[in-house]
Order: sequence, then C-alpha cells, then structure tokens
Amino acid sequence: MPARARRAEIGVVDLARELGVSTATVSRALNGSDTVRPELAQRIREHASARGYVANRLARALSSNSSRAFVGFVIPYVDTPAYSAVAAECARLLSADGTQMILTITENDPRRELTQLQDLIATRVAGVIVSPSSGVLERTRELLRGLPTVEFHRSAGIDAPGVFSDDEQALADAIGHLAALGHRRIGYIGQSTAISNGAARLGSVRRGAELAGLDPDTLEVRLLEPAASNGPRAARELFGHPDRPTALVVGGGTLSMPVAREIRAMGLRLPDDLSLVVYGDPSWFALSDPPLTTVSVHYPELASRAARLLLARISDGPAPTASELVGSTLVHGGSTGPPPGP
Amino acid sequence: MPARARRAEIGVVDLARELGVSTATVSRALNGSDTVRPELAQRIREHASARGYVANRLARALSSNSSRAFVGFVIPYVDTPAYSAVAAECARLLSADGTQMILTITENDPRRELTQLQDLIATRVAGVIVSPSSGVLERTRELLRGLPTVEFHRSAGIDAPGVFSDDEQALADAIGHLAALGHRRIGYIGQSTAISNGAARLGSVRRGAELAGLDPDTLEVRLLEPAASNGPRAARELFGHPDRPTALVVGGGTLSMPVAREIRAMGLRLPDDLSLVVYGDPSWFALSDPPLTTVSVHYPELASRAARLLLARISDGPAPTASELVGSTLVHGGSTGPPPGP
DNA sequence: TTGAAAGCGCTAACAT
DNA sequence: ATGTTAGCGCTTTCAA
Repeated sequence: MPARARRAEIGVVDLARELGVSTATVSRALNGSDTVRPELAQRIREHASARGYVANRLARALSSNSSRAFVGFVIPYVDTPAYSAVAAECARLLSADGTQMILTITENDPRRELTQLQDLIATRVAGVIVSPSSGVLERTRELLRGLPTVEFHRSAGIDAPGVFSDDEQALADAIGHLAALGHRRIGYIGQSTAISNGAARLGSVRRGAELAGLDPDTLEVRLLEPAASNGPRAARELFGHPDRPTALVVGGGTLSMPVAREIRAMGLRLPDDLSLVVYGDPSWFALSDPPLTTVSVHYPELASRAARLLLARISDGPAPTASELVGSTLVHGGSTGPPPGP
Repeated sequence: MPARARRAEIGVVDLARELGVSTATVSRALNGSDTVRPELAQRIREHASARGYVANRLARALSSNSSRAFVGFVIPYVDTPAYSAVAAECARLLSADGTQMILTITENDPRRELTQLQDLIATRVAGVIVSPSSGVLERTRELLRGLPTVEFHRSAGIDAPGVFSDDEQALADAIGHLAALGHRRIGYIGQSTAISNGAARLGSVRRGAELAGLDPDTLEVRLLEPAASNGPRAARELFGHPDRPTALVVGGGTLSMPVAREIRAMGLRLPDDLSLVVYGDPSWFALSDPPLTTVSVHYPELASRAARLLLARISDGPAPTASELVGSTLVHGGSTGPPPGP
C-alpha cells in the first residue's frame, strides 16, 4: 500500500467532493457532455474555474485512449524559411485547436527520423505533419501508414495526403524567361532526385527548356543533397572557369542563399556576368543588389493548408485523402538580363 | 465493469506474462535499475525489443509523477533566425536526452502566452525555455516561478537563469566605429524598453556615444515594438528628408531586415549616402551589396547553452542559478564609411 | 440525469 | 533480487 507523494494540484476528485457530486459528473460537465443538467454543469464549471482547475492532459490522453492532445511535427531543418514559416503557422492553428505540437528535427537523417517517429507514437500523438528525409527507411513508412499523416514539401511515397509547392509553371517560366533573353547555356543546381520534389523540379526545368526550344540535355545540371555546404561547391564547379554557362537557376530553398553568396564571392556581377534565378521567399533575397529573381513559394498558404489537413484528418468527419498543390510564381528582380556579349 | 476497447499495442503486462516475471521486474529492467539480475534484465530487454515494445510515454509520465518527457518552448516568433536557430539547437539537444519539445508561438501576445503556459503545465512539462512577450502578465510570472524556467533573449524579470546576448561591447564598438569615421548625427532604431534587452541595448548605444565623445542626447532614437512593419516606418521618419542623420544603427533582429530593405527602397546608397549597421546573423545580410556591417549574435552558442541550462535544471544535480551571457561581435561589412561631404 | 467503479499503461512503495 | 499491489488523474461503461 504505497504512500505516494503529496498532491499539490487539485483534480476532479477534489471538485467532485467539494460539490457533492461524482467525478463522472464533473468530467462530463467539463467536457461539455449534454447529459448533465445545464444548471449543474454551469455550477461545476464555475467552481472549477474559481478553484483554478486545469485538467491534466497526460491523464486525459491516457484515459480516453485516443485524443488530440498532441501532434508531431517532423522536419529536416527549422532554420530556413521553407520550414520555419510552416512551423509557425501550424503551431498557431493547432494551438487554437487545443493541440500541442511536438517539434522534432531530423537533420535529414533517416535513422533519427525513425527514432523520433517512434517516440511520437509512444506519446500517442493524434497524427504527424512530416517533411521526410531524403532516405526514408521502410520501417518509417510502415509506421507512417499506421498514423494520420500529412506530408509537406517532400513526399515519402506513402499514400498520405500532403501539401506541396507546384513549381512546374514557375520553373518553366524561369527557363523560358532566360531563353527569351538569349541564354543558351543554362546551369541548374537542384536537389537530389532521391527527394520527391527534386525529381519534379528537374523535370519542370527540362520541360521548360524544351518549350523554349532548347535541348534539355544541354542544361548543365548539379543535383545535391540539400546541405548548405554543397551548394557553393557546385557553384564553383559550374562557374569557376571562363567557359561557363551564362545563366543559373537554383531549385531548392536551402541551396539558394549559399549559392547566391558564393556567386557573389566569386565576383560575378548580376546580371552582367551571369543571370541568376533562386528559389524560396523573395523577401530574403530583396537585399541583394539587384534583388534576385525568385521562384517564389507561398509558405504561409502551404502551412495553413497542411495544418488544416491534419486537423481534418484527426477529426471525426470524413478524412481528406487528396493532396493539395500551391502554385509558386516567378518574381522578377533584377538579377536576370541578356547574356554577356562575346 | 467496463469493457474497454481492444489493446493493439503490447505493454509491460504482456512482456511480463510472456517471460513469466512480474511487471515490476520488467519495468525495472527496462529502466536500467541495478536491482535486477543482469542476465534477466538482458533477457527482458531483448524480448521487449524483439516484440517491438515501445513504452507509452503518457503512462510513464503520469505514473512517475515527475518526468522529463516534455519541455515547453515558448517564443514570440519562430520565422526569424534569432528564434529558429535556437529552436533547432534546443530540439536537437533535448531529443538526444529523450525529451520532447512542445513548441508554442505567442506572437508576442501576453494573453496567448499565459494560455499556452497553462496548457504546458497541464501537460506536466518538466520545465520551459521561454523568450517572454513584451508585456508578460503577472499571472504568467507566478506560473513561471513555479516551474524550472530558462529564459533567453528577453527576460520577464523572474529570477530564473537565462541566456542572453551581451551586445554592450559590440554596440558601443559600432557607435565608436561610426564616430571614428566622422559621423556626428547617428540614428538608432531599437526595441521598446518594455523588452528587457531593448533597454539594455539602448543603454549600450548611449554609453558608446559617450565613450566616443558624443552627447548621447544627440542620438536620434526610435524605439518600437518588434513587429516587422514598424521598422520601415521609423526608417522613413528618420531618413525621408534631406536633413537626416548620416548613420543608422539597428538594434533588433526582427527589425534589421525590414529596415535594411526600406533603406534600399528609398534609394539611399551604402555607404555613400548613409552608413548602416544592422543586428543579427551576418550571413543573412551577406547578399547585400555591399554586405552589411552587423552586430553579430552567436545564436547556436546561445541555443546550446539554453538547452544545457534547462537540462541541468531538470536533472537531479545542483540547479544552476546564474544567467549566462554570450558576447556578440561587430562584423565589418562594407556598409559603413565616412559621412557624405557637404 | 447521475453515480460507482473499472480501467488507460506505467512506476514505485512495501513485502518477501 | 523479485513479486504484489496501489496508485498517477482522468474518462467511460454500466447500472440505477
């Protein structure tokens, strides 16, 4: 017969005792069940709030075996607008729903991703919003299939609904724009095709080239894992010699800033020596002189859709099953112009 | 006699039954208690992992009335490096400790801040890392006092240890640098003194002026709530006319980018028309031409100290009580030079 | 409409 | 070193 530690906080039993009702009635009143006499319910709620009662979310979630107390938010990084903007908006919307958001950063490491997902399941999260790593493990896929899941930015190839940026048009526009200016040798630095959107974006760029009457095979392509240090190296490879392309399109949010910095550090003038199109949030590239032409992704829109999708999935209603696309747009800065004359 | 829903997952009782031991022994083995015969413990752990057992964190936290399952991370915004870099590092370190981080965004709204804190307490978080809003409510302070708390960036005036950027030297250096270049009329756009570090930074700037032999009262100061839209307005007020200061120091991470953009939009050339010093992470200002001189804050260092401080506070050892300061440094870009000639 | 009591899955006090 | 059992604080079934 254990003698547990003192109980500082007040709980349903206290309320019940103080009001001369049962804990069941208290619980029902506090959860807005309609089987409690309205006047009683009112009295209970008032007393609870007067006593400063706050329900223990752990106990609540453990008891009602399924609850929406927590959701997991699993992303590779958070210190880039592609993720931080989405994290902010999701935290906002979920908080309004009374759901707490557990943030985990995979650093694009599949093993960490798996571990974190297991831990989230151990917390009995109602669902997860996830932007998968580039090498999702099979076991991770299985776990995700057993959980209300919403993907964003990247897909792990499970059949969960997701929210993705549709860059096809904007990337094709970018190539078309460069071709119209007279560029014939165009470089592309993008994400590895191991990442779902890496493949899609490369496809869009190639299609854009075709539409513009260029042979897609003449594109000078570098596909990278989305780590900051990879971008600059690719930039030096492509542009570190006189016989270089006259234009560059960067197809990844994490790559854009480092590549742009490297280009700048190499002393190439925009757009005189090189025309540059980056990817992401144009406001981050507005300080550049000239401001950079950007494939602009609408992160807040993407975020609110992702959050809404998850909320719908973990609610009682019909679960949405279709993915959603948010179109990006080409925003003209001043970093593109005619190719340098011979 | 309730007949609850099916139990899909396996639990300690299953393991105990299958191995012919008690649940207590299973629990002890799994938690690395030294009172279990090593060989048995080993067998239990192997069996558990073979059966894919994952402990229910909710039950664990509820039972052992105090646990380190969760901590809260309460910040005004997350889509700016000052917060996202810290969030990333804390998530990393806490995750390594097996602690899950619940992210909440206050949007600098004191009422939301209070609600979120109450919800975190309801989840029985082991502690919170918090960057308070500008108008922390008294009730919020009380709650924080009852919780292992670590502050960063800003202080709510409770006596919790915290990690802060010490900008005194760097800001004084900035003013000194400008004065040495010949500037006599210097503008300062900073955060409201309602925010702890707003007051500190203003003090540093004034002291820097004194040291440089300038009258601090000649500084042209605008103190703002840290919302993105306030910066540009202040910039226009200070520089939207011919009789303007010749230099500007911005003393806030959220203000720097918008102010710099506005300066640029106003057509002022750096450093010919105006010398500019911003605040934050220099890599975000490196794209500018010239790169901006920056009071550079060491966010990752700050973050790892905050996480470590919280981990120490919620551990058994002696609780750290002292705040830590991380010095910032003035990083010279090319945005500062002599004042324009008459 | 309300109450009694059985869990949710785990940990820990006490006994052996 | 191991087992028994009483909780953690809530929700929910069943009975009244």
